[in-house]
Amino acid sequence: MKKSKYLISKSPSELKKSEVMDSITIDCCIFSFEKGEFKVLLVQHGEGIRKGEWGLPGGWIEYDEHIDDAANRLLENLTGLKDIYLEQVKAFGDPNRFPLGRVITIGYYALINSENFDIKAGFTASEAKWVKVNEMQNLIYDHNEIFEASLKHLQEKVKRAPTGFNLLPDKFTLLQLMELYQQILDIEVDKSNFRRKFLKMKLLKENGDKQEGVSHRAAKLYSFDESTYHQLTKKGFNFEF
Amino acid sequence: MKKSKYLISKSPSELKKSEVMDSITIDCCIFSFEKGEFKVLLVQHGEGIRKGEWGLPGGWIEYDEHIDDAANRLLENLTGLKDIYLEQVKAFGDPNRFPLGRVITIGYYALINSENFDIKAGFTASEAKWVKVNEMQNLIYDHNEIFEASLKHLQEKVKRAPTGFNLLPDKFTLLQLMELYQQILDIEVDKSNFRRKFLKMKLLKENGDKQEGVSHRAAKLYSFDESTYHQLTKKGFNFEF
DNA sequence: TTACTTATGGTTTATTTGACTACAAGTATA
DNA sequence: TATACTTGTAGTCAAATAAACCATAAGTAA
Repeated sequence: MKKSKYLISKSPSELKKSEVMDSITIDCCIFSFEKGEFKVLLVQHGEGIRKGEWGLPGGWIEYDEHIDDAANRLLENLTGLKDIYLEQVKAFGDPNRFPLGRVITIGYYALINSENFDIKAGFTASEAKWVKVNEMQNLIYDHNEIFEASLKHLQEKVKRAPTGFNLLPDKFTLLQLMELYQQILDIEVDKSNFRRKFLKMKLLKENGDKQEGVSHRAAKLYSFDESTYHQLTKKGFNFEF
Repeated sequence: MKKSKYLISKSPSELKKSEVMDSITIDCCIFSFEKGEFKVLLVQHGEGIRKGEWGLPGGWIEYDEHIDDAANRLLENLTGLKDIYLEQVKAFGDPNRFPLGRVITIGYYALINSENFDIKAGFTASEAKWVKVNEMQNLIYDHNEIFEASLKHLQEKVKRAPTGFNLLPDKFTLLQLMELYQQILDIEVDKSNFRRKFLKMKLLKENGDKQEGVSHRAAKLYSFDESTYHQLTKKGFNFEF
């Protein structure tokens, strides 16, 4: 019941007028990167004529709530996690984007480290699934457009600020990081050059730990040093390949 | 009368419900670059308790109108120009941003070549003015925040796509272009290096024309070659200094 | 012991930057 | 007419960076 409020399945007229904004919603691309696969969370609509179709999770905005807070609330309800990395993409305002009335939606994307949580907490398997970013299917309403814009926004962001770390566990290897960049940006990079370039930035600190349980030479584990980032980089960083 | 609709001075409840969205507006940073000065257009609010204060031009969205079309309509009414370069920045959704009710606004910025038009067309001198971007004053509501976000968005854009040309006349000198970049990005660059770097991109074509009426050696005039841009650059261009 | 896999560290060359210098082509002025 | 002055344009040179490689290390598996 509570959950279904955060899927676009109920029209705002079913809710008390004063509770939520009646012509604006939030939709959110939740990205994750697990076992080398870059994915997005889709949810299935439970009601109405588009029942069974897949889309991005979304929700309404309460009348006295900041839109960023609405997006955070949506995320916490979906994942059980607080303090998720969240960024607004833009507003989507085609008058025909939503068939039941004029509703403008504000697109967000979130980056989560899926080690920490179980998406099943709020959903049954048939209600939510992760799909690979490069194998996106047809989505409901204008959600493909929202997804594309979110991905593009993330791609730009990741080149100028150390954003990708939000998709990795606290400790990671350089090759995991490289794999992440390759998948987000849809490029191939040279292992050795990636290594050199990233280490030169001094954003990573090693603490002597190594990978465990791998059947080959164990790689060093690094973690992202946010403090040096804020010191070093007034001018943002540039990460083009 | 018609004009005042595009200043935020009338509450939506004064308009028929079916005409416009009642909790979403548009606000727009209109940038220009004239005689080497990078400026933004401000308008003065004509009614209400904040009468006399300055802000960004804004307007309501009609019920069956795309938000981008609403922004274009606003621009055309303000400037008399069609086909202005326009880009959405993001939505601003602090519940307290607008004192008379919950109104979310969508920020846009426009780039105009002020050679072509006279802002006085729609305004008296006391109703609108251009201010230098680096001398911005306090604005009404959250308009300083919208302005800052717009400027930042433009700064990023200008580094990865040949966007700045929209602020220049069809034909311009390399030093005008350089001055433009310096002002938008708030940096200083070396004349000779700028020249080399920009010409190497092959985005500019010369047609033999030169400056006229200047009291020093006349510079070559260039124009932006959009077709080669689209050919060359799948990967966007990189213009860092 | 050998093959295999991934990690990590270097080398080499071409390209790009950044800081400068020099000169060209005009106008202003004395 | 000569000289200074202003902006435009071209080139130099050293340092930094990027791209394409190669070599070796450190481990597992057979």
